[in-house]
Amino acid sequence: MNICFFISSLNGILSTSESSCIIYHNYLTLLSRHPRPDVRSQLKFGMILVEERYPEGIKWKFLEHKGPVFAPPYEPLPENVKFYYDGKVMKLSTKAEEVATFFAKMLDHEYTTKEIFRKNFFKDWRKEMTSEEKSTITNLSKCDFTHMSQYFKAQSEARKQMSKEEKQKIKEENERLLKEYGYCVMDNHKERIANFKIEPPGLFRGRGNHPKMGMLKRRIMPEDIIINCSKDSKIPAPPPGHKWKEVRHDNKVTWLVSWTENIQGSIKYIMLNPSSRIKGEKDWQKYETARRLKKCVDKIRNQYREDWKSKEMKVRQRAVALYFIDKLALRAGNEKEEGETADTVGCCSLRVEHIKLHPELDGQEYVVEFDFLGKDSIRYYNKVPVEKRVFKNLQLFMENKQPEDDLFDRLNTSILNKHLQDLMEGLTAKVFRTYNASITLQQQLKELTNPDDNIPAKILSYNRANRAVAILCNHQRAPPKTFEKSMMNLQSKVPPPPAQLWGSRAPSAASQEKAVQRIEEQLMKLEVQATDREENKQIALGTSKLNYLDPRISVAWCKKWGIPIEKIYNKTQREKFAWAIDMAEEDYEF
DNA sequence: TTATTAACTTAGAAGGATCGAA
DNA sequence: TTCGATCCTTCTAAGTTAATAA
Repeated sequence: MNICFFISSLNGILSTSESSCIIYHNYLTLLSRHPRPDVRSQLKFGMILVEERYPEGIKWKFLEHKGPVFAPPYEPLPENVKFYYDGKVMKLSTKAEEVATFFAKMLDHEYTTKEIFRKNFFKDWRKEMTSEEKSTITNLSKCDFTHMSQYFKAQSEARKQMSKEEKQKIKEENERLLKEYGYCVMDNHKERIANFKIEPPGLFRGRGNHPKMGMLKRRIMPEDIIINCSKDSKIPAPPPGHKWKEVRHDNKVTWLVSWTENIQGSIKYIMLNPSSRIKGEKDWQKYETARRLKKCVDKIRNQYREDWKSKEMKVRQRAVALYFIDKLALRAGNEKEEGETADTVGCCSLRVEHIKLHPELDGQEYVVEFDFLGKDSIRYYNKVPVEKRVFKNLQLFMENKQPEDDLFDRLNTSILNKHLQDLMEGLTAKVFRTYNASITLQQQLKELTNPDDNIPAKILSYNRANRAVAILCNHQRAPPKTFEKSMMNLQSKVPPPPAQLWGSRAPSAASQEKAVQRIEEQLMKLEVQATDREENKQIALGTSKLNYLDPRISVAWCKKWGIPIEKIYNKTQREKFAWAIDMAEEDYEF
């Protein structure tokens, strides 16, 4: 039986689409557990247990797991690996040595040359030293970690050179760990846990210019851990001689384990894998909200255009900010505590120094030049022609302000999101990113797919559509380390000119022409490949694929053009998007 | 109204695994 | 068959949002 028919026939009885999703997940679980692949045709209503919908805020009824896996204990260095201070060998206490190894392992990274990193590291390292060590080791520059560093390099080299059997043994051990700790039972489903291993101690590496880089991330102990599971489940046992900080039974949250991290004092969680029911349903819901925005986005756009003329400054700022969020897919931009994190901004937290106004630039009128660091300290640089009213408003917002003043001084994310909530239930700033990403993919696929193309050419079109979205969302990556070299390699493939090829021989005119033609084709292919790679140099496609693009658009496109879904989604992605792969037909419209 | 915090999604780097061209 | 390029997975930092406290 076709799943869509199956669901819609049940919908008649159950009436809400939310129920269909729950049923659908039960159905998938049933399918995945059934030993026979043809079970689908044998499904009957009676075989499916319909779970009633949970009341508002309830996430589960039963939750059982084995608790987290802790980082392996510290193994002291062999006696022959030395640390030198001021040119002299020095034997460190175990605690001080452990922290020293964190630094030694990063010696090749440019982090260890940064002043803030070194200062933070040294301060925290000293806290781990004995009083004698503290009085001796007073200057980081006099510390010589190179022998330790060489030792770790040799270790990792040795790991690479391990025999097949040894590697196999490690693999099996990992699988055993995964089998034992990597799954939980949530209600009637056995689910994969995302991060069941506790983060090991080490040196904090923030992104960009982070004031806390180099600080010591301390080792997490069972006494730091809060366990969340249901009362009637088998409660995980703490390691021998230890106890948990707390065991609670809160079914209004989805996490299994939590602890407080010591760098920012924020809470970290162990949660389920994206393939789980609880994550899948939330993901599906996210795209349904974006589809509701599609229905009213015209009205909302007209509204904010009207608001550009408002008498109230707050309303004007809100309307211009919303225009940026909609048109440029900017993030909301919460305020951040100064000195605690890198200085990055989003829409609402833009400062005057982040934009330049050009009444005219390169033949275009009213151009706004953006230049700021966004999430993860990724630079956003863009020159955008805007409507005259927006431009005039920006001039107004910037009047009598210093570069470091807020551009939208009457606005914050809370005000903006409250307004959005009034425009549409469930609407927040980030829904615009989801909506614009997904609608762009759908429209680009329509535009770029050539029915006569073969499969590789169609996939190229898909990647181009994906790239358009990644550019919109400013998803960047560091150019691959080998990029320049691999471009050179491509260059070296360029065939020599025909004259050289022939040397002194004199081939017939016909064969000359053929050869020239062949070389031209070869050149063209190389050129396309080069452009493609050049365009992709700094663009990351994965983030939008995983977080912004309604997977049903891609599934429908694959079905329509007979592209195997494996060409678009790898195994992990297919697991995450299982709901969409089975749900969407070729005529699916976002 | 503002500040704080909990819970959850989104993000790029790094390193390991796999692939394909020479 | 090797080695570099690319793909995939893991890791954990850094956002958003809504609820709660002050």
